[in-house]
Amino acid sequence: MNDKLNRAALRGRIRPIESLGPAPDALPWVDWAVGDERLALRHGFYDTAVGRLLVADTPKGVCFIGFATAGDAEALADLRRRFAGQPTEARATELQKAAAAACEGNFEGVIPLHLKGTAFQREIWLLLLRIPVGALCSYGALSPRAGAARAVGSAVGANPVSVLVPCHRVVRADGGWRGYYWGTPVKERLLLREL
DNA sequence: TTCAACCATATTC
DNA sequence: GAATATGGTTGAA
Repeated sequence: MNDKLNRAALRGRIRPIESLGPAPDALPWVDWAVGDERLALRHGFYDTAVGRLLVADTPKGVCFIGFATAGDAEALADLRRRFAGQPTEARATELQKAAAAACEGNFEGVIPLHLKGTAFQREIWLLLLRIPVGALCSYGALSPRAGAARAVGSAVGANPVSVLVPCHRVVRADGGWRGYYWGTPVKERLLLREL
């Protein structure tokens, strides 16, 4: 179906959960706390090698990275949907720039993240961070309980920082990669850069 | 290719 | 609370 990504090749790169990197000793992000919805939410658009990005951050860290594939207005609508009721302000910050650079692989260092999610979602995101560059995982392999692959898909899809938490390194058990929040072409581009 | 289960949320009574 | 709809799935028919 696609001439660039080969399904059989992708399937061959799928790694079992045991071969992932070690779990980080410290939580690599700041959990969303009660009252954080009153924090200033600043956002800006960035054109990068992986596509046009909408990046948002709070004083605590980057809280959202999304692709503006469907247009800036749509991306903003998505941001407001995730942070309903929170005032947003169009203002570029150094942190946003650093995050955008990191998405291209042009940033050395740690980007502070500020993530909002349920316990289950955070558990999955933590697993995603352990998938090394060039390796893939299937939804089923990531699920803490057998048969929870569907739920993993939902949790991965809810990931607010699309590229920094490598949600694109998860594919179907048969090697298929169709189905991606920001569109299949985006996922293809991200994977082609890494494989 | 199609279909029926499986699991965690969000939404809506 | 309970019912329902909806996913970035899976495995079998």
